[in-house]
Amino acid sequence: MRNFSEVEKKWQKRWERDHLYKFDPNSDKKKLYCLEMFSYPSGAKLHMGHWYNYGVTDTWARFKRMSGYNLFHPMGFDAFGLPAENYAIKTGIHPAISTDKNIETMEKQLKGIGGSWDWDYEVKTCKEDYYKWTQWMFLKLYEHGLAYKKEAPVNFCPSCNTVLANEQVISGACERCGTMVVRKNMSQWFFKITDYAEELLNDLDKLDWPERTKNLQRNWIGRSEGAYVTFKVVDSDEEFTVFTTRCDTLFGATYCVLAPELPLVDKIVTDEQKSAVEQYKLEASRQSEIERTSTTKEKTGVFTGAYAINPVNHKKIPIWISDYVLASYGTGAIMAVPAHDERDYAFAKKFDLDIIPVLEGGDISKEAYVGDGVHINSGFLDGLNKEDAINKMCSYLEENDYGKKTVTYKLRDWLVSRQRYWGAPIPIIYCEDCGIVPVPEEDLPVKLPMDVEFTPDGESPLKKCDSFMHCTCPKCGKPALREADTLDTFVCSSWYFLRYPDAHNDKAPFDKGIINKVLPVDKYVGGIEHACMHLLYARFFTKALRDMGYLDFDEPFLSLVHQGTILGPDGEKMSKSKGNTVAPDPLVEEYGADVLRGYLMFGFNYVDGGPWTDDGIVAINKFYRKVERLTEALVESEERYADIDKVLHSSLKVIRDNIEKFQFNTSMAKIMEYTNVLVKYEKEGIPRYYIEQLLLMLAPFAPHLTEEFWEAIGNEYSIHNQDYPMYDEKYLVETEKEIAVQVNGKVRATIMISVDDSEDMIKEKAMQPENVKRFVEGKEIVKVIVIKGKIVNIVVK
RNA sequence: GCCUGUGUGGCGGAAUUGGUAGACGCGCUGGACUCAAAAUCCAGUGUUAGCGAUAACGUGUCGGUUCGAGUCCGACCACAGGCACCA
Repeated sequence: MRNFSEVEKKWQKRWERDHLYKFDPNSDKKKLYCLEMFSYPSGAKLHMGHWYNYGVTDTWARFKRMSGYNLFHPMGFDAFGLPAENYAIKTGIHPAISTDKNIETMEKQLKGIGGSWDWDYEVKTCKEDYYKWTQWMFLKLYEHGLAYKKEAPVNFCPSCNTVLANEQVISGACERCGTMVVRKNMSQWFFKITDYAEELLNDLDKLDWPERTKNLQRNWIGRSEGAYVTFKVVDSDEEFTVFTTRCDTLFGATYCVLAPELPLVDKIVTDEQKSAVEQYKLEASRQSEIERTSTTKEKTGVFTGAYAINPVNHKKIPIWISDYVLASYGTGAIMAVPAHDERDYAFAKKFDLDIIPVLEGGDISKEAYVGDGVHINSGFLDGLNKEDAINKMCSYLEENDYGKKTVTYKLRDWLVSRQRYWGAPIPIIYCEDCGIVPVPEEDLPVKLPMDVEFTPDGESPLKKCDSFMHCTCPKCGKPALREADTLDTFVCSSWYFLRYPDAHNDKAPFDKGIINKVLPVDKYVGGIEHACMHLLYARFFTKALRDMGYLDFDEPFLSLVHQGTILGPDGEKMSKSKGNTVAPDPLVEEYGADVLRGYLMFGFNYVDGGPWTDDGIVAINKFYRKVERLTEALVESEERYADIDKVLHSSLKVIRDNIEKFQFNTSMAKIMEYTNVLVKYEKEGIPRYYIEQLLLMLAPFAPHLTEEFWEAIGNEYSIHNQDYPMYDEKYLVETEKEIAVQVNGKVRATIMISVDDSEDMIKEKAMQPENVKRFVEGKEIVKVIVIKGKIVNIVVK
């Protein structure tokens, strides 16, 4: 019995020395880009989640490699980010130093998994040779009008001391630390992802992604079809536009509501209402986002004193302000149709505003009627259904210049400024005379200075670093100041998959020819938590770069898989505070990396995950010991056994199909079935061929051990350069088969049938078993259903 | 409130997409080997009844379609995740 753990170290060294998994960009084989989401080099070691992601995906990659693909399988580190900086604040250790150290540790651990990564393409986002090109990306987006700076109310995390993108705010709290975010007006850099909203939404249909994930993105993009309707303010030159999805209900619009922070409010408010409006605006601004958007909150609002003209019936309707209208969505103004909208209804009831039904149905004296119905009280729309009414109203609005059809999105532009140190500096210079000046490309990278103070006070440490801040304007040569903020780390990870194939290019972020050949990523595997962040940003980057002419494909990740979560033995999410974590390292030491990987594949449905059990890993250890034993039962014999052949080939078919679908548990089950057949011949000796087939089919699952056994039975290095075994159809055709006989849908017996049995013959056979006779006797046979090769059902009365 | 998932033995999980529910593994029971134990091997193992052949019941609940439903349809329950005054 070998020590698995030691065997593995031996082969890891050998593979590294020989560059066994070297990617050949000039190979004639079909390329396959398999990518796991790269990881953040935190101080903690690799956890079970990393193993589950990287170990299991590697088996898929190895299978494809043995199936004749030219595998591109790189690995790297998402190395900028807050934790390293927070660590520096606590310990004084510079992020550059702690990050390097962590990367070194993680590299060692990753190599301990025994993955088929080609480390020559490794990428570390915190290194100058990478972030130089991240800055280049910023410049290109700026050049093409996709990066802009604006003063806006932004989400600020008081604990992380930085602003956050919308996507990083999870129900009002910071995605990272859980602190409630506050609204702040700040001048910040944005990427215009909204320009791509429509394409980002539509192209989802083309992708082989989990439906769940596509839905999350669809939801996040939040497309809404409707119309703009413009209302004139009475006795004023002012007008305002509302967005509505139901312009057909315009005859029922009895008042309008503006978001309190809308500038228009100040222009139209009457003298009598001024103080009430000011008071309300103040109260609204004091509320947190959470309080304000609480659905249970009672409606509040104030009349502005001003009136608008309903463009369809020219009625004078009051203009109110209320915090239930959001400045950030649509136009920040709505027309209220209280008869058919619950919120408007509640508001109208509270403030005693008119409620006019324009759809038939419901009882509006009790509640808003939100169902469908034929139009009433609606002039030229009367009698029409919803669809026709919307179309007619849209035409009417457009003809009379009162409004037009439109589409809005919930998606906001991506805020990329961060008031932190450990990130890529934004390559912008502020000059008193020239204003915003982008750093010239040839001056990149804007280097992150090493000598800074890490004091968390809401301002970028860079701002206090004089040597960094002071520069000369590239345009006029006068003294100028640098942008002190750094880029959101999601910017770094939005293009790393493009850098991998050309990782050492120092003339450009990547060569167009090279990445057009290697990209898109064929299989991308990682957590679902990135659905509306990384996965959306990366798609945006790809499309933007395509439009700028730097690449020729539309989507970065053709096929996506999310691994599930490995929970603690108690069924709860693993966490240090709960004390239910299971560390991979001691298990690797005790059982070996292949055994751990094997359990992760066999014990769970990959996309579900589930609770860890120690017994499970013991089972895989037992199984691999059995394989080890069987290799010792090898005999040099040309003999073939029909029962082994049958299981071998039928198993291979299932194994191949299932690995393809990331169903590693059932694949392994089939390998076990094959192994169980071999065990029957252990005593008399197992012909070489059968042992070789076992090792080959197992090679992607247990790369080290199969390599060891492959050598031990006298074969040439390396098993991983062999072809994955193929099944032979001829063993799959069954001449005889056992099928079930049902009487009235209940199984009563089984019979053996032969492939050339006629239907009549099968019917006859089905009547033979005693137990079938018992249930048929004395009854009338209504019909007999024969499904060839599957089942016979005798229906009696 | 809305959207998306999930629900199968003591446990992890299978089920060719409408055709023998519970593959494979863990655990458990009995046996072989052993002075004994571990390891290994063999047999059994959904529940209930029966010595047994076998029968009844059984995939969250209730109903439906069908010769036949874990799978399809309708209503509901529970759990998980996402969105949430989005006009």
